[in-house]
Amino acid sequence: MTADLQDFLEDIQRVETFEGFQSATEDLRDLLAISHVVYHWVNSVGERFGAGTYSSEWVDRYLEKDYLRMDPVIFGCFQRFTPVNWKQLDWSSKAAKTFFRDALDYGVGNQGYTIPIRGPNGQFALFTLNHTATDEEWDRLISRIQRDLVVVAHEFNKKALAFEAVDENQTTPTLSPRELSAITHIAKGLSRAQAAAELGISEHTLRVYIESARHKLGALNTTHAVARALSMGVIIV
Amino acid sequence: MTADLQDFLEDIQRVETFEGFQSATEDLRDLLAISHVVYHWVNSVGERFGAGTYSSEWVDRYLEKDYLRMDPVIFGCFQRFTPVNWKQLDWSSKAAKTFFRDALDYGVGNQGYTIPIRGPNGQFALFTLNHTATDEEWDRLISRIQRDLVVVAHEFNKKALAFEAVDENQTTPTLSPRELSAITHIAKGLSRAQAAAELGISEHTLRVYIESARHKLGALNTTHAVARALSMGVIIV
DNA sequence: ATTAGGCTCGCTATTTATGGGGAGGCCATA
DNA sequence: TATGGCCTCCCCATAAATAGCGAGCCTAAT
Repeated sequence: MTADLQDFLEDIQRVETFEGFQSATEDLRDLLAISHVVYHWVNSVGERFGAGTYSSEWVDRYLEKDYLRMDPVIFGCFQRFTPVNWKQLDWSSKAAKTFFRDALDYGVGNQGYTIPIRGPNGQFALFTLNHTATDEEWDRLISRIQRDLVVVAHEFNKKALAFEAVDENQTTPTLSPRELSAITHIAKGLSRAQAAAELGISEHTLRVYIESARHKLGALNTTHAVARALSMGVIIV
Repeated sequence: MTADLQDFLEDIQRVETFEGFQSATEDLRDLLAISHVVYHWVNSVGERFGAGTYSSEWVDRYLEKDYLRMDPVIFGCFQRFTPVNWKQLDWSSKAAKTFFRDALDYGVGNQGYTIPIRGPNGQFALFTLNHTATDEEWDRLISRIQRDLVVVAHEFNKKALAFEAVDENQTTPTLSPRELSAITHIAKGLSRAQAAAELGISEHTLRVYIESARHKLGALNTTHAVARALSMGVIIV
């Protein structure tokens, strides 16, 4: 690891406030001499946490236009495990092209490298480096610091989680074994009757499990319960 | 990063077979001069993938006794983001104590350090170092190689995912904007009527979107469609 | 320019889910 | 031993989802 990134890692571990977190993104940007460094996450209920060097105009624009739903970076990272170079993504759709052009207009660089990070309870965060450069220049930079970035990204996420520690009070509900089986079968598309047959219990009993799981998950209906259980990582279908 | 770990990283990237993956765990164990190195995951359908240096007797015992359900390492890691030193975990329950004693009898060391790794579709993997040592010796080793381990763990996971790459052929269906909005609202727990009101369309129209999305997703019912959309990463709730 | 796909609405009928209520036994932990 | 959580079953009434039919308009791509 380069000495300056090593120092940066020490620094970020001492960060105590959101302002410190924000200026850490700026420090890293300056250290790497690139256009932008951004960390953000979207949690299950659509609440956001983020810091970075994008202009507030671009952030507002992004939210206003609901770009979250068409941003290839989000989609690409959501389906992968490995960091992704923006050039590798699918920018072929019209919406993606419009989005990219708009981003450039708002001062976002043409090159990007994003590391997806996943945490407990379905947390999903993105750590992005962005710059204006040729493919060659960018690839050279990335391949040089690739590995260090994984560690840096994780340090950012660790800090972010520490700030949201209040959230950890929302402990993931503990479902009983039967509740888990029941909701898993429902999530797989079985009807109540089928799921009950599968578990060898009466449909009424199954209903009790689903209802109870639903209450524990704070869900409005069965479909919502399945959605919450999935995005909280309580069940895996 | 120490030079030998650096070399090890180069090596693991050249691994092509499961046997190579397995011997990589052995190489790392020898390199660090510790008792065990283990990588394993449980995927979406409950299939397992794993490699490591635990004795097959212990692995069989673990599965037979269903220790997965009472292992504090699993529980602890599932709810955290950061790597965990086994000493920090809650071993107070009777089941946990029995489990720990049993593990020692099967040649598992008393010290452990486990890194949780999460991937797309709820993938959850664990990368573990294990050894017999005093707390001081162990803490010294861990704090020395802590950061490198994050990178190593991610390289292991990358390889493991590459072996399972067949799965990535499942092309994700493309939902239209309205279908996406509709199913997202349903996933948030709204009833059809509420979701329709939210989108400003008739309930019937909304129904058509849900049905159409359901067919594209190959789902048996609405709940199943939401589950599939979520785990395919088509929608984010 | 034709086609394919998306968006919008309506109707009817059947099946399924939901939201309450109550009740007994079993096991572990406090 | 008492409490709380889990597992199992039953009843009833209403609300909601499913499955099939048909039809029109608009936009984008071949």
